[in-house]
Amino acid sequence: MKSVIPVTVVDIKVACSQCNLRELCLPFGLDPNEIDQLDELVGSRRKIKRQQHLYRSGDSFEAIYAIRAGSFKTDVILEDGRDQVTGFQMTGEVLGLDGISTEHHSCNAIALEDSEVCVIPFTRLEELSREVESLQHQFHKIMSREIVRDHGVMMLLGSMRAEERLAAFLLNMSQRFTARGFSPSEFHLRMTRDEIGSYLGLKLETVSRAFSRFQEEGLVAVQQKHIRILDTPGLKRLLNHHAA
Amino acid sequence: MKSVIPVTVVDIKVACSQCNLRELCLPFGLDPNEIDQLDELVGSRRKIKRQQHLYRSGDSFEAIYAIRAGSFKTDVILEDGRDQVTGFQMTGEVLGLDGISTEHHSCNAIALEDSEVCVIPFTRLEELSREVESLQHQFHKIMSREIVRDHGVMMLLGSMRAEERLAAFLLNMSQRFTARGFSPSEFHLRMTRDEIGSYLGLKLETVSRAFSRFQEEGLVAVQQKHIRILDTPGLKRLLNHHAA
DNA sequence: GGGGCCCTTTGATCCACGTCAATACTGTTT
DNA sequence: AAACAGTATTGACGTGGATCAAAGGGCCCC
Repeated sequence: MKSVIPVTVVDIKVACSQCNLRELCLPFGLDPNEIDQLDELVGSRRKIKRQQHLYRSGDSFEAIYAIRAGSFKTDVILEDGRDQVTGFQMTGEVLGLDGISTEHHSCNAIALEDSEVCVIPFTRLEELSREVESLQHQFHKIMSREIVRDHGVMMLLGSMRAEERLAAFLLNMSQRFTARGFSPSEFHLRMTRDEIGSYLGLKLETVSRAFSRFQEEGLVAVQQKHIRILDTPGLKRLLNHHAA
Repeated sequence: MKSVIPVTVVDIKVACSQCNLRELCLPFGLDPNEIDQLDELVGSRRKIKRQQHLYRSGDSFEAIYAIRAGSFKTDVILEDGRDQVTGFQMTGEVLGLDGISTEHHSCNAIALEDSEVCVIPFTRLEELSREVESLQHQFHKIMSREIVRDHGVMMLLGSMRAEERLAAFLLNMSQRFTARGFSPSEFHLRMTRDEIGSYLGLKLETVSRAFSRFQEEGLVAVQQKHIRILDTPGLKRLLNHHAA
């Protein structure tokens, strides 16, 4: 079927100024004129199919990526094959910051579903952020946020028990879905039990058992990847009321 | 006793340009003129006694800190009292990046020995890094390095066994001492077994036992906090030759 | 719309590390 | 030089989560 509306590449391109994710992403805090400058910088968009790599560990670092649609995981792989999921990323979040330090990426970024990213050439971002103070500051905040987030994961991996880890994970997902205008209590996980387990430092069986236990206790309703949180305070209690 | 040599504050102040840590720290990659500009920005130095806080979680964020002498740990504390050491920092490394994201620090920084830091007011650092490209880039690299380092710790906490974790820790310490001109094979740890354990997600007894085991196997000679690495390849083998 | 494969769940057993406890060492204070 | 407090080592025992195993379910691709 032919489209009656002529569509050009320019039409398809969604500018930062029009993007409904701008409050979560790099444009946050910029005025309209500054956003236009950022728009010029965002060279292209790239579609990544489910299970495909956005970049691989070792790839030379050229750009960072803002997620426009879909979601990703990042992981690190050891020589002996063991791997560790280091994070799950949703729309509006930025990928690739790991590459700045050595000019090469140090982890893999893999799409959990068909996704689309905005490619932000890093040299040009540094140029522009030398001119636009608010962009510079927002970029620094985004990097810092990643550091803080990682500390939270270290806390989780280093001193929490299995059910606490999963509760923290679910509450974190809920909060991030909420920030994107979705339901805080009902969502669809894009990752497998194995990937959740790798992220949380647990085996997939342990993740599955913890889900079942939460279900028995009436905290959540689980149906495969579909999650309904029934008792948010109950989950929060799991986190804090653990005598040291 | 009176000093015969007149000493002014200016004399005491050690400029970045004179600092033997500049290759590890913020000045890396700057030309002499740029280093002078950075020097002006580094307002003051601060001495922190052993066990004292450089900053606490919740403190408002004003500056980042470069370690001139001594060493620190950072930790995160949960409401129920559990805490997690998120890192150990040595001379030339930068502390406080966690505070950028919310304008408040999100962890505690505590001196492991009597130490001294250079205070770098953050607003002024952002100003100068808008003018000095090489400073901007070095700062971004430092933040990115922290992210990469954290991913390494997540790998360690999420998928390594106790002895692998300790081996990785010792090799990391060795490498960092080497970068500072100290012996790669013989050094003094500033932190307790409990702090190492917290960092590695292990109990202090497990850390102690792993040390003893390494000693039995001739990998290291341990005498309390004094460590002599006898078989570096052996320690490395512990890390990689673990069938998944 | 059917077939195959991956994902998930659940059970039984095992083991690495945690817990509890006692003792020894070390550096610091008086 | 003695006393102390914090730190470290070592042993005995318990347990949370890993491992091994098997069956069921759902989703994706053809």
